[in-house]
Amino acid sequence: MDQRVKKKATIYDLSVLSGSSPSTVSAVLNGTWRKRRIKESTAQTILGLAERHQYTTNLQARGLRRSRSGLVGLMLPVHDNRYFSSMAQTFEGHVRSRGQCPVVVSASRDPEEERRTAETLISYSIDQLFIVGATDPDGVHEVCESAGLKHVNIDLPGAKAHSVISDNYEGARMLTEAIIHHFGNDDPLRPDELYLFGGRNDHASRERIAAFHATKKALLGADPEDGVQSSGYSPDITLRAFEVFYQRHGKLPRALFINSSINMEGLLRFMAGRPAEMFSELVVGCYDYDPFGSFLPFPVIMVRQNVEAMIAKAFALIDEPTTPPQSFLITPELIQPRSALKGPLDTLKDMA
Amino acid sequence: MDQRVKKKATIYDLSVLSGSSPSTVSAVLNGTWRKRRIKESTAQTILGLAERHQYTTNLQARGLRRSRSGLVGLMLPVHDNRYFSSMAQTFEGHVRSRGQCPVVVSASRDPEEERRTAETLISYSIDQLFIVGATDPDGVHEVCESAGLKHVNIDLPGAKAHSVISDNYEGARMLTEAIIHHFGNDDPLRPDELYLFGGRNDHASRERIAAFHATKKALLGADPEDGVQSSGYSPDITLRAFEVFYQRHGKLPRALFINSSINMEGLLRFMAGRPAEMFSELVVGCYDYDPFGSFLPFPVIMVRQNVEAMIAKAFALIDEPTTPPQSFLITPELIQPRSALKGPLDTLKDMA
DNA sequence: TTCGCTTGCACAATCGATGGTGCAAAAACT
DNA sequence: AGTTTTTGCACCATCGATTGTGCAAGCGAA
Repeated sequence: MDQRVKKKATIYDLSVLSGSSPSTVSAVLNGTWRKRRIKESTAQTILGLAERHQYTTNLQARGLRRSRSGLVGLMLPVHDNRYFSSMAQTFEGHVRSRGQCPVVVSASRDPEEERRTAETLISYSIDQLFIVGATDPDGVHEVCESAGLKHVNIDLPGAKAHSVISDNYEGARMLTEAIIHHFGNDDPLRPDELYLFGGRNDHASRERIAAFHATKKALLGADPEDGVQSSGYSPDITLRAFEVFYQRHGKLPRALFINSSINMEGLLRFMAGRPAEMFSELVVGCYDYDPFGSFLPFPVIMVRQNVEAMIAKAFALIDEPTTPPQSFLITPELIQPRSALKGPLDTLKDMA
Repeated sequence: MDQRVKKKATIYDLSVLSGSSPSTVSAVLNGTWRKRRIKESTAQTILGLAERHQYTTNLQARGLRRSRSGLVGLMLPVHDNRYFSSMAQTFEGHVRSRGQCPVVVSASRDPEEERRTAETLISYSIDQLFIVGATDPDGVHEVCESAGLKHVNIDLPGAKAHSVISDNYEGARMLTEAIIHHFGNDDPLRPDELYLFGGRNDHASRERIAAFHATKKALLGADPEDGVQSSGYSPDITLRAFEVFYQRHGKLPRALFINSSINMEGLLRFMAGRPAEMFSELVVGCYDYDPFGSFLPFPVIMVRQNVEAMIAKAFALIDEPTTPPQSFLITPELIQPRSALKGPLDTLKDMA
């Protein structure tokens, strides 16, 4: 009657109340009761009691017995970023629609942490793991593999499991081209006026840098050696790279290829405190899309990865039989300056 | 020997291998072995075996037995937003440092979904729940309460559990004041030139709107009735609000108070496709901080909620004995235009 | 009446870890 | 040597749900 302080009801409680055995109660509550030839009326009685006593399944117990949990994991490098958080948002929608429970965690781009995180999730018997932007996908793979856990790589490819990745080469090619074409013919960009900032030694960066070099060479005829300033995935390191560059050259390049929105924040930090006019002639290409970034006071051409397509493909792959691991390229989209695109939030209902 | 295909080792396996009983193995592995007076050498043997066989605790089994799981929940309205995703990032840090596992989920600002989500998490015996920006905090409270789950509200207050909220009144007062003061004395703002867009009928919006009205009246002497355009938490509804306004008045107001970065995206959508000059005189105050938003081509004064302080306070509160529920105000910070602040990501290590 | 089939459900083992309790063997003490 | 104390560990019930199996009652047919 009064469930104010009471502990949660179990199938045993309902068993006593209904006069049926625990196994019958269990069958009724998990929907397998027809298969077990339970009488309709018995089922109704039990369902009624369950309702009245606010029964909810103890999912840890179920998980223990079934050795899976209904949890689906998403491992991100970080949360605090439009790209990854929109992954999380999209992922959640997919998982929910399958009646499972999403678990989103971040692993800070640290191989050790990635491994540990995967292990923790495995200890909870998660059913599947989506690995986004892992620094060491194959390390995580080992962990998953030896636990028999299905997993997919997203954004950075692993050698040992299916991967869904953005077509970084093509994206960077389009972006570099767009930057160069943004300058008219009367005052065309020179090879030494376009620099790339950000990135480190991961697959995505390498592809992008390769495309950057190739496209520069193709369109501008030359490509000086020092055109790339690796600065990891850290705003502050990128900031320092800009400061160093500025000190050396007395100015910024006319055009920048910036490897990600995180590096772009490094540019913002450089801008802070310096006069806006210093940046009025700047043209930037950024390999990431952020709606606010798109409206900065100078032209920012962005690349939007197709998050929806990537997640959808990842879900399609993870259920597939284990064919040899393959990489699937998803072509990103070039976004012109001053574009405000819809995101996963737009599917949510809201009132005025 | 070969653990390629093998199922995970359990304490029973180690029990056989070591010649000790399962309970001894358990005690050794969970660290209670000194209390149970297990010989040092026995412990070492077992730990060695555990290492060799890559033993990891089945946390579902442990959770079932202990009726808690080591999971700590964070329920967000949405992921895809700097404010909430930086909450997630900060929250993760705290939970990790306590040796527990963070579970971040979103509930789409839907009371029904919020309730269901809480129930699901409870079914996994999570240890604590942090409820951020819930539409119906008290509904979620009921659910938690009847399961004996510790919980705290963040960002939107509930009547029945402790709450940590931003001081919305003070924040909006500061912001409104800053907007007004941004205009010099030679061409001061008139009362009918400052509008508020966004927000709906929740505690935060009400406070902000109240402060907006009061501050306008105090500083500008008057405050026309129609100065507030509620448009929920949706970019598109906000966009429509701007379109309607523009159609009616033939222009935008000189100054805007925008209720959140999500509404700000509505402004971006309005800007897209219209000439940049249309916005060159605009002054905007936005109740949220986004680094890119801070560098738009017009002055954007922002309010940064003190996420770190809020989360820290929430953790402090959740462990406390159940005193009568209280609300704790955390004062937000006014951010001048063109500021690129550090965030939770800056604590992560990264290389160059 | 008897055999055989269906219906409807109960029984009991199991998933893996935990922790209270009990009890031999070793050590310490008289 | 006999008694008490300490050490070191095993035993077993338990957490809540799942699921393979078994079996009695009911029913129809022969």
